[in-house]
Amino acid sequence: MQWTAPPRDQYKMIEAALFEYINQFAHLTETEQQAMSELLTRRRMAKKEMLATENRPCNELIFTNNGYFRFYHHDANGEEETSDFYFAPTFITSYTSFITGEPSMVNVQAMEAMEVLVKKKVDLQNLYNQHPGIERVGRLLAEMVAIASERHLLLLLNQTADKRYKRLMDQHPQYINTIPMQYIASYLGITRETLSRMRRNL
Amino acid sequence: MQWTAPPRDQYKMIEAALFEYINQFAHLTETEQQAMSELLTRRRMAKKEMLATENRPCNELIFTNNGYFRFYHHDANGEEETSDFYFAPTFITSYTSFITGEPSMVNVQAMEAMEVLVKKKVDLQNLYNQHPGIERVGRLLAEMVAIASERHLLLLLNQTADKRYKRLMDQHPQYINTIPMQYIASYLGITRETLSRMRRNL
DNA sequence: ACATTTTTTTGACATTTGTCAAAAGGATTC
DNA sequence: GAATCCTTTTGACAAATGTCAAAAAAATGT
Repeated sequence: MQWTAPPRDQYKMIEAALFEYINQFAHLTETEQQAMSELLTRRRMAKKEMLATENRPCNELIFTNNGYFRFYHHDANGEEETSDFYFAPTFITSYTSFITGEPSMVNVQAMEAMEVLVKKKVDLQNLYNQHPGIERVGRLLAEMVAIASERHLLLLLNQTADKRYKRLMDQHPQYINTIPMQYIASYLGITRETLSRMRRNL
Repeated sequence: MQWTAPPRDQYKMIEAALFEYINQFAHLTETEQQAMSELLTRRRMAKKEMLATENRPCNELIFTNNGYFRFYHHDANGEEETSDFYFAPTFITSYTSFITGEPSMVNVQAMEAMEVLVKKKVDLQNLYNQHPGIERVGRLLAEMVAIASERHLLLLLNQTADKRYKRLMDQHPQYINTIPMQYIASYLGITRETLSRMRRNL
């Protein structure tokens, strides 16, 4: 069956979700919403499709309202190592690369097929210059990223692997049920075999 | 010998350092500098004095022009675990707590005696509301924090302890020479004994 | 300069986690 | 639904790291 574009109202739906998301932590005027809206493009992403790739700059910021993304890189042995997950609704990009313009250190991969909104870095910079309210959203988003990183860092440092796993189960039950074990294992900093044994011993 | 306040021009010196630091990545108008200046207070910190303490909210952001800070928390066994270092010149706070208002998860400790500038959270919020240029500084600082966290996270996940240590030596030689080994060890996620043995084998 | 405290190193041993190889189990595609 | 691919589990063993106790070295306070 040939793929057909989703109806116009589905486009409006994800945009509505975007502004609802932003409204949780900031207020944008009608003008600002309009300005942001004009610079968004829609994109369909397939399962396993990349938003960012190692060693290439990433100059796109996306918003998604369903599915989730995995961050990973290749270690010294060429093995994939998962460093993070981001769940909808959320903004996603290879953050350091997007900010600095340097090549991305990580791969960012869609884990499910989904519809997303895309914003180019250059467009976002212009919006920052023209609309203080949007710059505020930028600040708040940066703060959220920083906070998430601090939490993850403390999770990794905090204690032994089995305690990290239990803690993850408590705090993010959604992880356990949707994400393949091998990815959770490397998120926890252990191998899939070790995680499997930990689960056997409850 | 009784402690005497530093002369007025030393106060001006650290303020000059602050604006020089900010100028590296943003531009503040005279008005904005003036507004920020008025809400800064000076404080002397002793070696090992705390800027933030576990389980207490931290509502101060400080700027220092010399020395460095250590971030640590207590693990399940009550042992100290070092999670980060910040070197002058830089802003420092218990970031998540400062942003969210929640109790700090970490301790933030001055590692040397130093003179700092203090800004209260409430004052900073007011500045954000009144001066878009200062809000921009806030955004850029948040981005820097997020980037530093991503780098640290990847360092931890990236490979075995000895490679992490070599990499740290390459990228931050200052760490090795100023910071006690035991703190570097827990920054790397290993015990002091393991680090000591690694160093023996070059 | 001395006494005290803190930091670093060392050894012996226990424990955790990784590695490799293979099988079992699930999911996906044609 | 058969074939294929991907994920998870298991076992045997190796390697890395932790733990505990003690000594050596360095830094600090008076």
